[in-house]
Amino acid sequence: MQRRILAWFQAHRRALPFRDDPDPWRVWVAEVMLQQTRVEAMLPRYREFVARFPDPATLAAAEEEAVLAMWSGLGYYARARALHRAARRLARGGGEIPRAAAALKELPGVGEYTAAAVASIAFGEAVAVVDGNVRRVLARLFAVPGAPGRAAFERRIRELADELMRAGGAADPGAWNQALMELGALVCLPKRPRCGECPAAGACRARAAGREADFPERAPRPAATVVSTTRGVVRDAEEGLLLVRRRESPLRGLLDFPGGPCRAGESPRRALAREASRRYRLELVPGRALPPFPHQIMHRKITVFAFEATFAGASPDRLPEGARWVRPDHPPGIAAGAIFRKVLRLLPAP
DNA sequence: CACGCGTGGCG
DNA sequence: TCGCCAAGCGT
Repeated sequence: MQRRILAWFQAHRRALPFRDDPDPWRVWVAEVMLQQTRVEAMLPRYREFVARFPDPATLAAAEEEAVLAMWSGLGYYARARALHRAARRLARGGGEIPRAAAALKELPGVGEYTAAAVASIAFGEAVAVVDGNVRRVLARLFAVPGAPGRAAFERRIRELADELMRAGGAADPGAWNQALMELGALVCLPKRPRCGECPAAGACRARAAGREADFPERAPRPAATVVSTTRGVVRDAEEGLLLVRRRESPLRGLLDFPGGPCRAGESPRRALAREASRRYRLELVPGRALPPFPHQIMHRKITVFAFEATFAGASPDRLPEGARWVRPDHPPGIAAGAIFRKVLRLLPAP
């Protein structure tokens, strides 16, 4: 399997500038720029950067402002500051870039991944890289359970990566590491893996089980934030019509009662009056409270406080833009959100 | 182990 | 239009 992956890499690898010339400084700069950044976005900036700062000493001599200027648009500017600090530290110590991953990792901005990448690609050290691509490829090849970030998953991936480096990667550590990452970037894609083009498909346990989309598992979403929102139900005295408005984004265009979110510490009644006035030019006075109920959207736990409400003064002759009256048994074909329907069910029969 | 850090491309 | 990232690191 490893021979097939390496052969595939030789045939399909992209021609990236730091591949033609595995100069340690160029590899280092490239790996830092590639942190959380796409190759296409990084390439032009990379060429400018290494032309302007061809070695650590040149970077060390530059002002931080000039370094950041060369980085502008790439994001994660702490990377540029760390690289600058690292270059200055090297300059004071004699200027040589450490050859071992363990020593590289001591430098600012150089973590487990970058240390292994530079040591293997530039110096041929047999240390395995583990990045997002490697996690995904190995999780599928070996059907590794668990989600990235979880200790058990990370431990197992690390074991597998180390073992593969020992087994078939050590002859050319840089090539093996890049082959695995390139496979993840071009074939073993996060969403729709191109298993038909994969040199390792025959050995892939996820593929054999028809479950390549199930690996790696998705990390559990962060805990839902708890918020409150309000709605006001205004009924026309004569016909029992309900006052509604069209939503702005999100759920733009859908029907809903006037109202909106409570600010921190704000009472629902006050929030209703404020939101109805500010957002919809409806001056409302909250009356009897309907039973509060929960509603969940994605990672938000919303408590909905609905009130019967009346106009602050006389009923306006013309409703503001976006507001209108509808029958309580609103005709089918009118799109309304879930909160609207839940509030509707709380209302007593007219 | 959670979080913040930036940006551009994609469905 | 918008959520979801993509070759991580430091705190």
